[in-house]
Amino acid sequence: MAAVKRNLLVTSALPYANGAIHIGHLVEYIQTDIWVRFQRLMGNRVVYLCGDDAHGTPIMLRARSEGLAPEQFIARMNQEHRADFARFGVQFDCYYSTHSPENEALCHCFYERLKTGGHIVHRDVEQFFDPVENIFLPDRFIRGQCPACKSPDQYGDSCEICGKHYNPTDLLNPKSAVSGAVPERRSSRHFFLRLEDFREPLQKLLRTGLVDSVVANKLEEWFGKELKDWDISRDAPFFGFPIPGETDKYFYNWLDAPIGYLAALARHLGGSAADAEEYWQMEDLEVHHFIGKDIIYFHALFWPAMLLGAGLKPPKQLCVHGHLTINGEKMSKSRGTFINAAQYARHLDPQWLRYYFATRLSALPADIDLSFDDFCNRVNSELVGKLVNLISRAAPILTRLLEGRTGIVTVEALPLLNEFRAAESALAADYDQRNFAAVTRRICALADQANKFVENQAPWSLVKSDAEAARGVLTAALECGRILMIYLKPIIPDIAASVEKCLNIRPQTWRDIQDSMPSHIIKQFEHLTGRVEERKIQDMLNENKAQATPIIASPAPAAAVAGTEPLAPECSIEQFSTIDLRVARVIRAEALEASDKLMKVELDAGPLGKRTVLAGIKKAYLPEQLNGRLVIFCANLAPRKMKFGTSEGMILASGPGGTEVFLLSVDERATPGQRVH
RNA sequence: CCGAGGGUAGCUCAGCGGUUAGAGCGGAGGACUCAUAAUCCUUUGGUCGUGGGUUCGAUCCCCACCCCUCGGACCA
Repeated sequence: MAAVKRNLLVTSALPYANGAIHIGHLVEYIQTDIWVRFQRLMGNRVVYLCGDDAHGTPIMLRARSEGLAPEQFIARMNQEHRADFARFGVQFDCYYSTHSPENEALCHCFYERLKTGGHIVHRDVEQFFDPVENIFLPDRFIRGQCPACKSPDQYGDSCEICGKHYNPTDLLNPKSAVSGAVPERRSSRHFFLRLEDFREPLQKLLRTGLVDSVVANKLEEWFGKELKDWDISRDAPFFGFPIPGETDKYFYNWLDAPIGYLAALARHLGGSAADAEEYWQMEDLEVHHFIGKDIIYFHALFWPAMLLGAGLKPPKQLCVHGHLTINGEKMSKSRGTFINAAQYARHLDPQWLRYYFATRLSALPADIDLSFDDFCNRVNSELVGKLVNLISRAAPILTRLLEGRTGIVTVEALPLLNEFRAAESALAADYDQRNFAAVTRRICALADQANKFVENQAPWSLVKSDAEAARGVLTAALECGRILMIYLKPIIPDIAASVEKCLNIRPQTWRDIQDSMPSHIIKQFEHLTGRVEERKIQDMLNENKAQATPIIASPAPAAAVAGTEPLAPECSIEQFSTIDLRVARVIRAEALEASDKLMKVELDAGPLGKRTVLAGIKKAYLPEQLNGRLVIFCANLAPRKMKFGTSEGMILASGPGGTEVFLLSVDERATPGQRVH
C-alpha cells in the first residue's frame, strides 16, 4: 500500500432526531465505521463525523405531543442515539447536532454567500395551512381521500392503496393530521436556491468520480432537463434557524443538515466556523459522505451546489448504499417490521450484526437482506466455527499443557503463514473499495486452511510425543489467528480486542501483519462470543411485533395531541356502579401474531377466577412487561367474540391507542379480585 | 409508461469478451476429540430465467420476452 498517508474526513448521514436508531440505519453506520476503522488501522488520518438532524416540523410536533420543548426532546434523542451507536461500536470523533451555535453560524455564512452570489430567489408558494394550529402542513401531515381510487385516509403525497402520486391539493376532503381541521390554501413567500446556476460544475462532478457509474447514470437523468430551484425556506412556527434579516422565515432543515457536517467538524476542532472551513479546504483532505440511496439528490446536487456557492470544495466521494430488507421483505416503518438498535442489542451480540452486514456489503448501492436463517449460518459457521474456533482450540492447549508459552512456529506452517501475509494487499484493496463481502470471503478461506492445518498436525496428540513440536504448531495456529484478527479488526473490533488480550499482545495495526509474535506467555483463554440461538431471534422478533410502529416518522403520533376526546354526558352514581371494575394480576401475556393490535392476556382475578382478555395494547407493551403486574379491568363487560377468541373483559388504559396506550396501575397491596369503587 | 440493476446448485453468492461452471452454507456418510463445542475427510447437488440469433463453440456477445428489485414520471 502507498506509503503516503491519506487525510480523510468521513461522515455518515445525520439521522433524524424524531425516532430511535433502527437496524436499517445501522447498515450505514456500521459500513462507515468499518471503513473508518480500516483506514485508521492503515495509519491514515481520519476524522469521522455525524450528529442529529434536529430541525423540522415533525420534531416540533412530536416534542409538543410529549409535552416537551423541542430542545429538550432533541437533547433526549441525542443521548439515545449516542448510546445506540456506542452499543454497536460505531466510533465517531464527534457526534453533534444541527441545532448548535456552530451550525447556525455556518448557515449564516452559506446563506450570505449564496445570496451575495445571486443564487437565491423568491417566489410565492401556495400550500395547505392548518388554521387551528397556525402552521403550514408538510405533505405527510395532510390526510384525505385518494383522488384516483377514493381510498380514505391517505397521505398528502401518495396513496398507499393504489400507489398513485398526486399533490396534496388534489386530495378529496383533506384534513390536517395534526388538528383534524380542514386545511386552507395559503400563499407565502419562499426562498429558493437556483440549482441551475451550478449545472456545469455539478455535472462535471459526476464524471470525476463523485459517485460510481451506476449512481452516475441515475443522476444523468436529472440533468436531462432543467434543474428546479430548491425551496430552502419554511414559515413560522418552525423549529430551526431563522433566516437572518427576515421575519418569520426559517431555513428548511435540509439546508442546515449537511452544513451540520461542518458544524461537527468545528466542534471536533474545538473551534469556530472559520476553523472548520480552513480544515475542509486543506488540499489533501478527502471528504467522503456515506449515504443511503434515498438521499442521493441532496448530496449530489444540493449540497455540492451549496458548497460551490459558498466557495468551498465539493466532496470527493459519495458512498451510496442500499436499503435493508428483513427476511426478504421491505422494512416498513408504518407496519412495524423494523428492529430498533437498542432492542437488537438486548437480545443479540452487536458484533454479530457487524460481521453479518460485512458479509453482505459491497460498494454497490444494492439493497441488502438480513435473513435470519442466513444470519445464524454465517455467524455460527463462519464467525464462531471457523474464526473464533481457531483461537479457542489452540490457546487452551497451550495454556494447559505447555505453560502457555509460545515458541518458534513449526516449519510446516511457513507456507501457510506466507499465504496469510500475502493476502494483505488484496484485503486492503477490498476494504478500501468497500467490498466487505469479499473481505469476509477471503478471510474465511484463510481460516479454513488454518483449521485444516491444525487438524493435520493434531497438536493435542503431538504434545504427548514431542512437546516442542506441538508448541510450534500451536504457535503457528495462534499466529494465524492473530493475523486473521487484524484483518477482522475493522469489522469486529470487540472480538479482536479480546483476542489481543488473550494473546497478551498490544493492540495490533495493519503493519503487524508482517511481524511475528515474540515468544511469550499468553493469557487464559476467555469466551469470545457464543453461537446465535434461534430462540433469541424469535424472542426479539416477537418483541418487535408486539411493539410495532414506535416513534418513527409517521404523523400518527400527532393524533395523540391531548385534549381531543370530548367529555361524555353526565352519569349518576347508580349508572357508574353498574360497571364492575376489578384488580387482576397478569398471569400470561401473548402477542397475537396474526393481529396488529391485539394481545392475549390471561388474568388472575382472585376469587373471580381466571379470565382471558384480548386487549388492544400490542403496539404499546411487550408481553414480558405485563407478566405479573397488576391491572384494572372491567369484569362485568359482556363477553365478546373476536377474531382470535372470546374476550372476557376489558383492561383499563388511557391514551389514544397505537403505541400511546397507558395501563392503569394500582398500588402494591391491592389483591386480585378486589373491586374498584 | 420510461430507466437502471439483477435472475448461476435447497440457501447466500463468486465467475466470465468463449476450453470439462465454482465457493461457502445446507443434505448424506465417515473421521477426530484440542475447541467456551467445533473442526477434518468423502459425497450429493446446476439443461448458469425463457425463446431465438451470431459463432467452430456462449452462462458470458446480440435481439425479443418473462420475473424480481430499485429508481424516474408527481414531490424533494
